[in-house]
Amino acid sequence: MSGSADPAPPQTGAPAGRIKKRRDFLRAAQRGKRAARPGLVLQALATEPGSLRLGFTVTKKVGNAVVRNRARRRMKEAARLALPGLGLSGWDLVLIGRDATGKRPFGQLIGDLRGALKQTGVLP
RNA sequence: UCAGACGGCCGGACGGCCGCUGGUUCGCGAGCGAUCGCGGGCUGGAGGAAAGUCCGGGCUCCACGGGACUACGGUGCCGGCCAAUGGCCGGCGGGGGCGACCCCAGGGAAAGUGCCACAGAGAACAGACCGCCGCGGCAUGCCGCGGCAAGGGUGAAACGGUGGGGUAAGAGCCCACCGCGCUUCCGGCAACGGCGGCGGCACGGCAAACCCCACCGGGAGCAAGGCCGAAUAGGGGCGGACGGCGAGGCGCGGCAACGCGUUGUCGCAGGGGCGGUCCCGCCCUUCCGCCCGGGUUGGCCGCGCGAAGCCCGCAGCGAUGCGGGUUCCAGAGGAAUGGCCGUCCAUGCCCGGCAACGGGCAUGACAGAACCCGGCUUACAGGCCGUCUGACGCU
RNA sequence: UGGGGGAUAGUUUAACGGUAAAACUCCCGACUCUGACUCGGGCAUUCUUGGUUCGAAUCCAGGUCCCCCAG
Repeated sequence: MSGSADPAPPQTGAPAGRIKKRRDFLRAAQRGKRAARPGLVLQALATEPGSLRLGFTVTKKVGNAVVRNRARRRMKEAARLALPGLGLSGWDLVLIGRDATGKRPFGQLIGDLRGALKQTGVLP
């Protein structure tokens, strides 16, 4: 990150890890704050400072394996482009795919994510 | 040209920037080290069905000691191919189509049981409703007796079909052809086919009804299985205590037979377990203390050179086999292919134009590897190639 | 991964291989001044595609969806 010519991010938050355990997904769903947008649903759970973890999930109701994979990949890409530089720390964020996740214009999908982050209080 | 049949193939192309994941290599840092972390370079990265999980194998563990019985499941014309199959190829038989060609779970109904609604006289050891014929009676159209099963009618199906002879009317009663059954001979590895002879109709249909016959099938699955790895249970070792019978071992005594002591080493008995059952066989089977060791979660291996792909040649009608050359081609683990953009391609719509064409917009089938392989089945926008059939037109 | 079961009117359930039945709901009509009750009538691609059979909701095979069990 140091030698890169990219514009330096204004604040550096914690490096994003991955939520992999079913237990963690359920905890975020039960106790986290929730925000729905046309392109995705966000569940945000405050954890100890210094950690930032992302989870992506799509239920079988959305479609077959191709559709679900595409929805998850687009959410990952949206998170990759939108999150760095925001100085996030101390959160478990779960992004849930919906029917529209696969075909919504990508700019609007990023907008959905930003809006959901504000609604859940992750961003001011 | 139109309509159609069959076989094979493709499954958008090229490029830029930012990312993901495997391999490899270089640099820096940490560590005695295996190695780990960060950064960079190079490079690989979904399918014809990756799908459904319907068959068959490889691989791994268990049972691998057999056998019998019964049960269960599957397959079902013949021959061949394959590692194997319920797959494929080639035949045979049956059915459909003018044809190319397509479809068929296609063994057994004279082993047995069962079913065949409604209609119809009668539905499976046949039977006579309307009828037909003869004789008799009389009120010429009915009745009685007898013969018949061709015609009508019912039905999905009516106990051979068509034609002729024959007869009172009829009937395989007789004859020819067809069908059916049995059979000599011939062809074929066989299924089966052909010629001839005989029989004279006896043998309805349904086994994707029960069933019979023949053949096949050990169980489980990569969450298999292995290695590294903390507590409990279980396991192993050592020590001690208890013991239904017998054998053996050890110690002591004795020349020896033997006696005494000790011992969970073996067998029997009792209890329990191992497959659906039985026989046989195998395994386990008291308590206390100490020590060793030690599930799951996590990490690593299994984990991709294979019945492999491609290109030729030979053998074969073909499935396929053999030989030569060449290539290395995904390995994740909440699970890698995404985002943005450009050019082209295909399709549709709109605008301009007589047209060639130009411009704009939209769309890009079905679908994502999870141990691997061979088949089957199912889904699929659009397109390409080849062979063949029918009809029409022209020469 | 392995195994088992199911799909019938809007709903819940029936139906030896022979006309798809019942209850409730809904719709129409009658009765009533009106409503309820009651009475009469109506409402089916038997999940789907093929096959066997004279005939299939039923038997067989392929497909779709749902449920259950074991790990």
